[in-house]
Amino acid sequence: MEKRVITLLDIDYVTDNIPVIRLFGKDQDKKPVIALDRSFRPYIYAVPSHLDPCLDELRELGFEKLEVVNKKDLGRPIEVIKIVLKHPQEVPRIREKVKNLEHVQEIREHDIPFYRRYLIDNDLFPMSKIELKGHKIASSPLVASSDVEIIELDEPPRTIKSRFPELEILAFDIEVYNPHGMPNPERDEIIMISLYNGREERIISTEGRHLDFVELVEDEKEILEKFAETIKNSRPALLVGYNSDNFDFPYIRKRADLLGVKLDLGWDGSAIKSIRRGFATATTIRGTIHIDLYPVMRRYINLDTYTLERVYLELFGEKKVELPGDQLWEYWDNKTLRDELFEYSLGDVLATYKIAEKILPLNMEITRIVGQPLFDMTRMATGQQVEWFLIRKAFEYDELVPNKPSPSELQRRRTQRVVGGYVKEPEKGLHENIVQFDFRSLYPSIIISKNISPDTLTYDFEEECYVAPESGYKFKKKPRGFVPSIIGQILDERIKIKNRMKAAEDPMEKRILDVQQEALKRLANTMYGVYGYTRFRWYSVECAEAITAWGRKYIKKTIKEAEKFGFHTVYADTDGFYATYQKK
DNA sequence: ATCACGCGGGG
DNA sequence: GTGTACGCGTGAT
Repeated sequence: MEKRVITLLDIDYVTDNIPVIRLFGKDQDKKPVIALDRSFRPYIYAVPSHLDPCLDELRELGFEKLEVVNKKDLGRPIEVIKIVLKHPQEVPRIREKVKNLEHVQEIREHDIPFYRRYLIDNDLFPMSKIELKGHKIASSPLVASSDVEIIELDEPPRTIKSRFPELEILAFDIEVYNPHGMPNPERDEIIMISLYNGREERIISTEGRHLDFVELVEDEKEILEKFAETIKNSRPALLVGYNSDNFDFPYIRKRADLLGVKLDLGWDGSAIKSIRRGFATATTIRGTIHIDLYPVMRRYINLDTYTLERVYLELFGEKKVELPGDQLWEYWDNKTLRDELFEYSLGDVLATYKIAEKILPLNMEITRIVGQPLFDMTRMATGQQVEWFLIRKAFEYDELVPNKPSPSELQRRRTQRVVGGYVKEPEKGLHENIVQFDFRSLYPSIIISKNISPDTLTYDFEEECYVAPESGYKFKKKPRGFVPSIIGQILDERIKIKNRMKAAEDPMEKRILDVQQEALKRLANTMYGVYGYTRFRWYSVECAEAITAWGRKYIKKTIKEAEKFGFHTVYADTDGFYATYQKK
């Protein structure tokens, strides 16, 4: 048996009679490692209406392992039956059977993807270091590539407290010959693929032999082969594109298909795969984390358009070389213009790299807090990120995770409207000597101080409660609610990090801590909004309503108080206001 | 007023 | 894949 430490990058499972979890990571020397864990099994919970008859019913179905466990359901103690199954793929079938049993009230935690369950139950965090205990094997039918080290685990890994991992980014961008408007991969060929890894810029193309950054090849097929070779040789931790989920990768795939090029870029030798995620498609490369910066930027900043050019300008205040997209083919055909096309492509890949370098640290921190893969985190709405964070916390607190809303419940929720923050329309005119007031983390503070949580909401008369303005919703003072205690943890942790940041002398250390506190701040601030997010498992219109009502009360009260001192409010919104001061 | 539809980014 | 996830503006009805 040997011990190894890797940075956990990616995770999935495959089937070898039983489900086998595969952990993809890199060791200290940046060498790729795949660890196999055969010990984990899926499970769901059944909430019995009557315990013993329910157990009998379940035993009749022939489950190998049934276990009565004590959990909490929104704070209330509850006995549930844990049903351990053989394979994740039997869950959908089994859960229908179990759900319809006479003595089963409902089933819970039946829709948690297997790899996510594994990360949560074993307290593992992607983008963190983990210690592997197992033995190296020469080859495995579950890994069809020869350059990656394979380890059979003897037990699940454990997380090691570690510094932020070093970024190892490869950015890429393709250009296409498109004389008929928007490119069509059935017809229009790829003319170049640009790559940048922070040190070396490279364009794989059939032209441009006089340019030192061009790697000249014979034809399009060879462009794709060289691209595949580059990725397989370096096995980068992060491969980054801009709109690459919807454009570059589907295009590359189609062209590779037509030309007979194998895109077996996965560490296990698997082909790249497009996975449908509702309305969107994402491309996965097993092991390497493919990140499309477009959806990341949409969540990160608020702009009216999210072109690479616009985003780059916003982040760096610099213009990027732009060419008219519908005329790129003319730049390719015209020898005197062609170099401009190469420069443009290089500009795009450099911009992509720089954006990644700037905003990925935050996403990596969020990954390290939420504990789900970076690939998923960069494609999740913030409400979903919070939800997965809470699902992990629920496991820690022995809380049963609420089910996702049914379609009818979703529809009902959509009709509910929550009144927002107080807004005083700005007074017209130019105001001088403006004073700004604002609350620090108003909503998170209200959630904590008023203990606002679905598990503290009560309609009983005798309990000691905080009573919300307007609606009169009541929240028990004790015990501390699930969500308030977690926001409390986040804010406490943030204060600790801020203090360490102040004490830190190394500027690198300071930067890392700053990103960590920023991630925690974002998470805390999102917590309020999710109560009103219709798909949220802990959705509560009452909580959302109460938070904004208290918010309105406090801002109005503060404005009134300020006016007593001679301030005149010219504009207010939610958690702050601007005022002029009349006296000297 | 209600609903179906299509768009975003990419070349 | 323990699936099948946005949110908004527009034009037609």
